[in-house]
Amino acid sequence: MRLTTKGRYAVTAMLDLALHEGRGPISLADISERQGISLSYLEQLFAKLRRNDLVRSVRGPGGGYQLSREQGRINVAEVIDAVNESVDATGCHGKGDCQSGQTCLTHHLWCDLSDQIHAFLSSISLCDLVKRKDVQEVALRQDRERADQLIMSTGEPASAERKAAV
Amino acid sequence: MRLTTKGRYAVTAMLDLALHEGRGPISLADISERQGISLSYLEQLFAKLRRNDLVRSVRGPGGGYQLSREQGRINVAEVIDAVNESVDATGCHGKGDCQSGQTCLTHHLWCDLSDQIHAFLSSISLCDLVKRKDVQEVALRQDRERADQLIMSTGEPASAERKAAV
DNA sequence: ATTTAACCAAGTAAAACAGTCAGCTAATCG
DNA sequence: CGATTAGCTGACTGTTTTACTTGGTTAAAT
Ligand code: FES
Ligand code: FES
Repeated sequence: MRLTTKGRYAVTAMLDLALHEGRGPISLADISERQGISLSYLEQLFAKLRRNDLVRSVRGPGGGYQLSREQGRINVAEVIDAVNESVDATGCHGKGDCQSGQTCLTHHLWCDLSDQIHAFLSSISLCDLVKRKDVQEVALRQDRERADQLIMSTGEPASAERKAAV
Repeated sequence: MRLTTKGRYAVTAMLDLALHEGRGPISLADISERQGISLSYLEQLFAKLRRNDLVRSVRGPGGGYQLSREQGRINVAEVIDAVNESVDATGCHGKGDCQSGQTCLTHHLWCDLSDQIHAFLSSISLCDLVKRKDVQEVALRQDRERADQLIMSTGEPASAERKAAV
């Protein structure tokens, strides 16, 4: 089992999609800036998310990605599963044969742990996360920062002063 | 977070130690044979386990390792912690600064997950595992196989016939 | 003195991670 | 039409980790 930035990025990106849902597709460039994830890396992750029917894509200008299902029907476990192999803690993928074909001493423990983790992560939907206060606070900060970035990039003189003040 | 054979080996080896406790120290060679883990790799893992005060070593002939505490006072989480870095699912080690110094969108989710996993694994002691029926069955099989190996290695002629019969 | 088994340092092949780079295709807009 | 946007794809790269192996040294028992 492994949970690295790969799985964390995937969930973060999906949550970003959920938070900004409603006004058409979201481009990966937007997610990249807001969440601080490399654009090319996001493309790789979204290829997998798309293959697993978690998102739909729209090409061309104004295009981007949308959730393929409603937020309440996408849970964290399946997002991680889509990019990682799985949230499986066993070394035998549940088969009970990791010690040269036979069950190892700790097989049942890892099965229990896997069940535990899977139950926890699959009980949390994107909708649940969107409703959380801590998530909303971070999202608000990110949106504010993104707005500032856009003002600066369009060459607004006031933005330089605002930055100096900080 | 990662849970690979490293952590699994460590727990398996500690459980082997717990199962065969009572008749003096257990050599790594014994554990290696019973659990099918490379001896040199075990040495590396036990160096860490010893540094974390989970085992005591006895050198010389008849030497080996013993649990440094009673079985009920050693839990699975600390064994994994000793060889791995930790069972931490966050990218910031709980600090909340993985997005260039600021809290990322999913930080709290990974904190919750970490708590969940830690609570589960730290609630299970070696003593609990030893008592489990599935563990006892595997241990019985392994001890039987080990006995057969010893008979064969001492050149008992009957062992060849026994193997042929299987 | 020899054997046993812990202890230690270094190296290694293979895999995974976290990207980058270069180029392609589909849709929109002026 | 052509330029731009943004999704899509494949290959490639540096770094880290994994799961070992090799080759020793040291302490204790026989
Ligand atoms: S983890 Fe399933 S048999 Fe070892
Ligand atoms: S995981 Fe803690 S801030 Fe991102």
